[in-house]
Amino acid sequence: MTSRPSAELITNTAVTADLVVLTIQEQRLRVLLVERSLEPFRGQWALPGGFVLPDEDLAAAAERELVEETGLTHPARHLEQLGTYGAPGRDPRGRVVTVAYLALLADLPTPRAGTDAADAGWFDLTATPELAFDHGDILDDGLERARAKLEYTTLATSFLAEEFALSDLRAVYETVWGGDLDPANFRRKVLATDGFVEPTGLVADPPQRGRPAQLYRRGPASTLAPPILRPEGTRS
Amino acid sequence: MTSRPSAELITNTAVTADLVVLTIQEQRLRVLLVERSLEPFRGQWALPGGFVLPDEDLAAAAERELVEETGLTHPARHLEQLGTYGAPGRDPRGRVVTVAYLALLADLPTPRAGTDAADAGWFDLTATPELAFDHGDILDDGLERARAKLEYTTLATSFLAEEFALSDLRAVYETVWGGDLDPANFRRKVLATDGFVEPTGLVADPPQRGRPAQLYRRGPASTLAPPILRPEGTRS
DNA sequence: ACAAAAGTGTTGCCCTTACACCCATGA
DNA sequence: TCATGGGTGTAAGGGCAACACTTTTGT
Repeated sequence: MTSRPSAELITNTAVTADLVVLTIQEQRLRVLLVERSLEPFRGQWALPGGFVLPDEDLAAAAERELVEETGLTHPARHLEQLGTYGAPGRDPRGRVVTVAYLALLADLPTPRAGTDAADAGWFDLTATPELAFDHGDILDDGLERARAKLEYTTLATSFLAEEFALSDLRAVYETVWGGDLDPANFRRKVLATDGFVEPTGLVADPPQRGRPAQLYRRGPASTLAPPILRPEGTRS
Repeated sequence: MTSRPSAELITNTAVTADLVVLTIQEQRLRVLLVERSLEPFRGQWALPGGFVLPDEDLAAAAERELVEETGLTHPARHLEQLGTYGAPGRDPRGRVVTVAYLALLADLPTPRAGTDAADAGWFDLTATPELAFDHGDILDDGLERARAKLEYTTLATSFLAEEFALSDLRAVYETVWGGDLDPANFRRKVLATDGFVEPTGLVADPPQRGRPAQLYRRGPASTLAPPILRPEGTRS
């Protein structure tokens, strides 16, 4: 930033914003992928994303791509910068640096869309196809970040709808980490963590069997606080 | 990444790598700043950094700038990507996206240098000048990251020389967080943390007064592990 | 002998874990 | 009334903070 004054020395580079969009469907962690309709890597699956516009902020570009690609109007439950990838050979078209973002979404009934991608869909993380560019690495980093952040933040609520039972919240942890958590201890821990959830006073619809649960909504702790319990041996 | 095929749509952007370089001198956390010798912000202090070269990886650019700016030949004790800043108006010359890196260094006797910066120097973090561009924000983020990472990694050793006493390591935490730590409990915690430090068998030079300490070196845990103790109320 | 820093022991408290138990509902 | 999941109680164990105490050095 301080050196190399002459404009000729400035490296002209394309900047893209790519997204690792995670959600939980049917007790499985899933990622949003799109099929490329153009070269390079035509026909191959990739992370959704696109070029940052000339006067657009990076986060705004990520949010825009997220809406375009998913059709979601609601703002993403959680969107954070994941990292920037700029190895010289990562895009055969030339120097392209991508700023990757991590998005966590509730499983709302808006699964797909598609502007210029041939197709789009949710993929089980245990069965993702080979990805274009270095998107495989980016996905791995995103997953690792998501798993880690559940541990010391209240982000797990980002995977849930407005109102949820504590068992829904527990299911998020169990899905992302694998393994079971003790319902009793989980409840105490969450309720003891300031700003994690707050009661709505409502009660869930009558379940198939068993006692209906109290409903909660997200608390004011956006991403702070030192909450959760993680069973031994679930640390990747 | 998937859309906007036509090359004309690609936003041409300059990419820089800027560095938040932290070290500890005289029980104070200090940051390396350079004085800009050119417009824009000529004469103002800024983070060290510069343009990423056409065929250079981002991390390589950061490392190169670090060497150029500090004259250090040793590889940085720790260098990690901090985040990417690309608000449209952040550089008056045009669209410049900067990838910021965080470096932690031991206080080796190589304080300054200067390739194309007018001057360079270490600044006490309680008394930093107004910085050029959005470098003030970047510095804040770097500081926050450094403080947080000491808590759940073994990175504190990055601030120390090859061999150090446990009291030196404790001083790092006390400096970065403020406040005192119990020497007895600190020792136990560090020694109980697998891969944090390993004994050299050597003993420190006779101090002015008091019993000389055993010397240790960094253990194999590069940045993992869940170590340290943080006194209540030191969380910014 | 004394001061000062390194290093060890010990105790009480709190948080977590594990699991027994009660509650509310549909069938 | 039984099965099922929601929710409360509680006792044992581990880890940590606090602090007393011992060791090793220079002066």
